Amino acid sequence: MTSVLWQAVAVPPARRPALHSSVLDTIGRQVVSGELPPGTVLRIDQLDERHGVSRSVVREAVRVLDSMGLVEARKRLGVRVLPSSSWNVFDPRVIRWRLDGPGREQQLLSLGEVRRGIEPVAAELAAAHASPEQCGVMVGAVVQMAVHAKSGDLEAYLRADQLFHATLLAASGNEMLAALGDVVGEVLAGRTHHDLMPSTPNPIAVRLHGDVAEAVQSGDGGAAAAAMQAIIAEASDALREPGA
Amino acid sequence: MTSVLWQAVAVPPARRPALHSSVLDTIGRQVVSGELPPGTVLRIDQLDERHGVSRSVVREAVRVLDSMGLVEARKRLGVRVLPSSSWNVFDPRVIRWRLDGPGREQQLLSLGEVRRGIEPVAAELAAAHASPEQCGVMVGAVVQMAVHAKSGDLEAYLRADQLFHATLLAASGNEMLAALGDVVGEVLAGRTHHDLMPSTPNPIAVRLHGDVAEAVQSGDGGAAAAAMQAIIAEASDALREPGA
DNA sequence: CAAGCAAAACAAATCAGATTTAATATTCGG
DNA sequence: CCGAATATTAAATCTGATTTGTTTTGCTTG
Repeated sequence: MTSVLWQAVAVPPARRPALHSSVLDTIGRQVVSGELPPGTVLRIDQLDERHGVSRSVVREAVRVLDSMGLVEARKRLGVRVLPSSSWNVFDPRVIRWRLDGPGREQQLLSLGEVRRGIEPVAAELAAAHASPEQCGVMVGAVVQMAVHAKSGDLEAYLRADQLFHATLLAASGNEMLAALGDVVGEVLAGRTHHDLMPSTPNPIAVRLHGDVAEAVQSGDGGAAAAAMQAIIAEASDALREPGA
Repeated sequence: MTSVLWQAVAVPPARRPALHSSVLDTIGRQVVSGELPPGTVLRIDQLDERHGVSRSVVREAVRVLDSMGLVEARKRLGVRVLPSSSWNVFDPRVIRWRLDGPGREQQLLSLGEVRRGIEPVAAELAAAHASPEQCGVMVGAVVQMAVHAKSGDLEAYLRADQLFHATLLAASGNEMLAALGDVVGEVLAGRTHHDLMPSTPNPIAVRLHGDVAEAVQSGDGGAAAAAMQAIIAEASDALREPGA
């Protein structure tokens, strides 16, 4: 899982993360968090001073923010912060910034709804396109889920769950669905960490994952989609009855 | 419909489209089309010369391409073109470039699969969130579809169809689904223009759109989702039997 | 000859200053 | 009061210099 979602946060071996990307990250978070509300106008030379860098660095950061729909640079005016309606809400960095800010709940909700539509289709497609290796990974992930469900290791259970879903999306053979592997992983993590989640994963959920893997392996798209739909329905139920 | 998809192509009142965005567009298309295959290395000063602009302009364009995952700038090496597996495939410009290039078929297929998952969920959500105005727009669009289906004006039919689906996605209240309004419109246009499409739209399709609008208006999410699913199934059938 | 280390070379990254351009505000003439 | 000419503003572009991180080269040493 080459987690693009973490590119701005990850800290490889003490490697300094380029000035421009640090400025980009700072301003981006300010916009997404609402600290810089829509309509706010910034000036380039005001920004270099505040960040202690040269104009070209700020300029490139602003350019990227512009390309993400977060700001708009107009002559004579300055750099204007845009309302969320014009953001590229599928940009991995925008998603990351939203998840890290006050909009986290809303972002998880939106992602969950997208996931609800996307995953059954992905399961159906995977039944037609999954490679033996991918099937193996998915079956292995289900085994891990079963093991950690019994041992009560929620973190390990989550990792296996994420691996299962990311592999399934990749196996769909659709690059757009595959690109959503990371965000679906975020949804799963969000449920485990933040929201109410049974301290012991539901054994039925594990069985349903096995059903998906089996259906995919045998090439039965309809069954794969149905089982995936059941997984999602089970998850909604689990949220409603946290004590179960 | 604020068509972000067209931002690089649209030509407002003779307004020169900024040097940097022209360079961005040119290089972006070359990468996406495969004219610049993955692994190709470019040098900044080679690019200024080729495009007749200054380094700063090229630099900013490269930064944006980098942020889209199309290229990667490394010291000592240059600017390396990345494989499609690292592209931000949900970026509106990447989608547009793919639609305009040799990957058009593949892009339409992928978008169609995404749409298949997304729209039933959007219909269900719209039943809970749609405003009276949005319901009015959708009903009006259905009327237009019926009119133009009989008159045989495929272009006008397409426009009403696009309006219907974009409004539905917006009415879902989910900003990520709403952001897909443009690309769903592209899928519809792609079917009308390129692929095989009955010269007279199927009356059943129009009725199903009416069913969706009605279900949304009455707040019946399940019925809305089912009707939308039927629309998509009908569309697949229409593709398989073009003569009907 | 092989391994390890220092130096050179390379291209991007950053900085700094000047000039150009487009949009807005202001002023002036009617 | 209105429209055209003008001034102003800040981004856009250009240019050259400097810095930094990587890679290769070449030298030294065992």
